[in-house]
Amino acid sequence: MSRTSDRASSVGAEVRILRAAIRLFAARGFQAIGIRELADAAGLSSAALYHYMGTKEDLLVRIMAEALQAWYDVARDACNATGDAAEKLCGLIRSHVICSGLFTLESVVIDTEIRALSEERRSAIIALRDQYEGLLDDALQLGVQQGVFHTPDPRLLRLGLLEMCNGLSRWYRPSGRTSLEQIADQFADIALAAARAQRGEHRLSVDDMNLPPCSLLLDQVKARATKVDFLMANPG
Amino acid sequence: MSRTSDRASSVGAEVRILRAAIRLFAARGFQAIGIRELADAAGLSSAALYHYMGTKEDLLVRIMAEALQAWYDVARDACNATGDAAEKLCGLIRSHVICSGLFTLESVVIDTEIRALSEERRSAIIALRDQYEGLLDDALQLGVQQGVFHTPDPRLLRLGLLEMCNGLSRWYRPSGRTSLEQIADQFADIALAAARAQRGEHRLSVDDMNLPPCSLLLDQVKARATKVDFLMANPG
Amino acid sequence: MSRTSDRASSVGAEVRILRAAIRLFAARGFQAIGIRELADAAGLSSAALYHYMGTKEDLLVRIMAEALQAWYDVARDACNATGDAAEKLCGLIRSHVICSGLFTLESVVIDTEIRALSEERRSAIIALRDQYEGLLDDALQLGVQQGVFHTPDPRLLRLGLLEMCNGLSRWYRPSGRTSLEQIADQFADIALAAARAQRGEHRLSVDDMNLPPCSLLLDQVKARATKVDFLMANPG
Amino acid sequence: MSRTSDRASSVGAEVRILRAAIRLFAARGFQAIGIRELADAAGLSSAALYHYMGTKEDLLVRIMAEALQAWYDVARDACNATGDAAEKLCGLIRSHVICSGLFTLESVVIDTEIRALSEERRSAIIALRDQYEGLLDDALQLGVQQGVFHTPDPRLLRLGLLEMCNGLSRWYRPSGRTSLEQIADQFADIALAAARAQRGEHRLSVDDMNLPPCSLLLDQVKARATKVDFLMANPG
DNA sequence: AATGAATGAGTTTTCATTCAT
DNA sequence: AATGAATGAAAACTCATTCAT
Repeated sequence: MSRTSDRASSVGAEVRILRAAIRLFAARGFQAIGIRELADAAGLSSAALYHYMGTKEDLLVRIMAEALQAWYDVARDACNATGDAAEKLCGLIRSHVICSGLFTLESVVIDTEIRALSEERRSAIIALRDQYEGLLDDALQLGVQQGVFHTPDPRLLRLGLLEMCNGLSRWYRPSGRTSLEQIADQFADIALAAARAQRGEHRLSVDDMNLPPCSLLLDQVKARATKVDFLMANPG
Repeated sequence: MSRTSDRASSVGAEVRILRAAIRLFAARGFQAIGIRELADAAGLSSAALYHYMGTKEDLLVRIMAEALQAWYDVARDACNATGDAAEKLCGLIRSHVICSGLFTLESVVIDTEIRALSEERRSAIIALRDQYEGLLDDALQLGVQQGVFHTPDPRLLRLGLLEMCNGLSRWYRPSGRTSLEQIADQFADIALAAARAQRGEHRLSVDDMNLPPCSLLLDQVKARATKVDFLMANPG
Repeated sequence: MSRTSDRASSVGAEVRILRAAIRLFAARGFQAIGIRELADAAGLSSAALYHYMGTKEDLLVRIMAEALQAWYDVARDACNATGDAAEKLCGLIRSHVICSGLFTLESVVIDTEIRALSEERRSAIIALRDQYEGLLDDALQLGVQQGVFHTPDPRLLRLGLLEMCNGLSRWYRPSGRTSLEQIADQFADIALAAARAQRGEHRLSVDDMNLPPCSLLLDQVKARATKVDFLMANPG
Repeated sequence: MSRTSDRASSVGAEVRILRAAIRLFAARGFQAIGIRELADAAGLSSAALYHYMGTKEDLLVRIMAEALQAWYDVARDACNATGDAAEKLCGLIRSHVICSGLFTLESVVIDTEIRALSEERRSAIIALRDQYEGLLDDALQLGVQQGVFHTPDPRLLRLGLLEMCNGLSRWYRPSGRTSLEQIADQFADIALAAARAQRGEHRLSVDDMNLPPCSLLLDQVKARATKVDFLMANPG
């Protein structure tokens, strides 16, 4: 609530740094942002930044790691909530869309700045990302085993769906016509269609699933995010 | 054929510069590449670069513009080849996949480096990109009008499909199990499913289309690419 | 005795600072040591340093001045103990070797970091050093007057001998084959030879002198050093 | 001749950089000299320095290595000129004094800035220095074998003599009373005395040696130095 | 056609030091 | 007595770019 204003020193310096970094890195890229500009945006001297963040790269790593971990937790919960592959798939797509949409900036940073990391840090972050993406892989394979998905190439499907969802952070604006919950459900439907999910002759849609309303998920993610405090740089 | 070797001065300096730039920009980002490194990779002195390319940004703009223009030409041909919306959709997805897969590096550059451009250059490139993406928009809307697509939100679908296809350049490797033609057709199928394309009760698949074989398209794109000479940095 | 362990807070903060400073300045140079590193090595916060030591330069000055003063006292005692120039010379060489060997680190700091001082502090320290070195000058001139030294250029000899002794702190290790007392006596012998000290036809050696055993001197210096408390950073 | 003036661009930029570096490093220490100051002293922009010198450390290494190599060549020639240990000793002391006196600044830099080098570079330079100092070791041991030196501990003597000679660069000024040739010969005499060099009952002095006049050596070193061009930063 | 030399403004990072607590 | 926070100035080094040759 009161978290929306950011400029001054009402919030801790560390949080201000992280928010400024996420915003600037997302907008113009890690490499393009100098620490002087970063410091200005956070309302500190450039030297003070080092008191909190260590290296510029440390800062980037922290942003990526915390977001990825938070999203993984959300996705895993969604996965564990059901044994049904179609429901797992919908849950994953939904939570990915919700996370990507609530935290567009973090998404963009993760998507585009992995290459800016040094070798070692990069592999650590990639491991986190793979762990996250692995959940989708598992769900698709399970669905094929369960005979509910009829896609010829689950791996290819996973890649396609992931990119489709990731792409959201590149175009989604909260002010748009379609609400985030609607997008989440439509993407879930697209995923089911793309996976050729059907039970008998009945083509599955998200309405067939036994899922809690999407708005509930959204509130959960928001609540969780507040704990990872700095994540709320962009209002939901 | 003889285009595979690149190092020496067997090919013109200009081509060598463009190839090196595409490769390096794609791998590590426009900002991260210094012109000295670029010059080294092209086998020239850093000063010589300016003789051929003008500014570093000029170089980036040229790479983007030439690729986008070439892909637009391909996509427009695919579109014009038929009046049927489903066939248009398949043709567009196919040609996009083919172009993205043949020219992964250019795709990555276009996808990630638009933000590196200055205001004016950026809007010019974005106009080109919108022109290209508009073709897909048109096809989807036509399909809805023709009553063959039954998607609730064509705009959202367009965004999803585009990102799915664009994502290809991030993971596709020619050495992979699935050939580019296969990917193209599977993605076309996914697109049809996602668009809920059906005629009467019959759900459309790519096999229902009256399309030339995908390999033909691939050859055409390759042939066309050779004219835009430098594009062949990466072997198909 | 119990002074050998240093890490924790068993000894006063001031002493810990001085010891850490001596060790670090000697090893890597005044300029190369940041106060944060210094604070870490002393087990304090960097801000706490200023409570005890004032400026970094203050600290350096204090180290130099206290050591130089202590060594001057030792050397003057050795000088005053006899009226014989040859014995004075031997006493000075001995005590210089003993001091340099017991306090290698302080020696190195004094030798190499004078240039790091600001104008005013530098001249004060140089005055102390000249006072100390003056004792040797006096002894040599006295010896020439007494007709016991036959060196053509006492000033040059003083310079040579001083550098020879000063150099000890650059190579001496307590673990070495030759004990510090042995080195002291051999250097005294070299000094006598270099000064061409002889009485009549008899070339003087350190054995001809009426001097207390060198080990006694070493004990005296050790005892005195304990008073200048912090000096015992390196074990004898 | 015309080499004494330095300021302007009459000499090449590279030489100007090296001269400025030697002068400044010697006067205030490697760490204390910023590249901006260095650039000013050389009459270039700080960026231009990197065009010529690579890293600041590269510059230091080059200065040290070229000087050490040149001096080693001189010393080895002096050593090879005779088979007599006493003459070798005198030759080495002489050439060391000459080199140290002609190139005081380089000497100081080598003496004091080895610790400023990174691990790898340091060991390379130390190897060069040890090679150089090894010549003196050999000569002393040879003298003991030949029964002409009667020192109890040649190793200790070597250390003492070396430091005595090295010290010269800390106090020698060409404007002083005693000429460099005179110092060289007196130090050679001191070395003989310290080594207790004698043949039968006859104590050897430098006058007993069959050596070319010292001024000849000085001219040779000067001539050789001009080839290592930049070394002539300080006039002889 | 091509380059070595040169630079001003920029980079990230560390410095010694102060001060409110 | 002791410290976390903060900073202006400076550190070494790189940048894209120009220009005389």
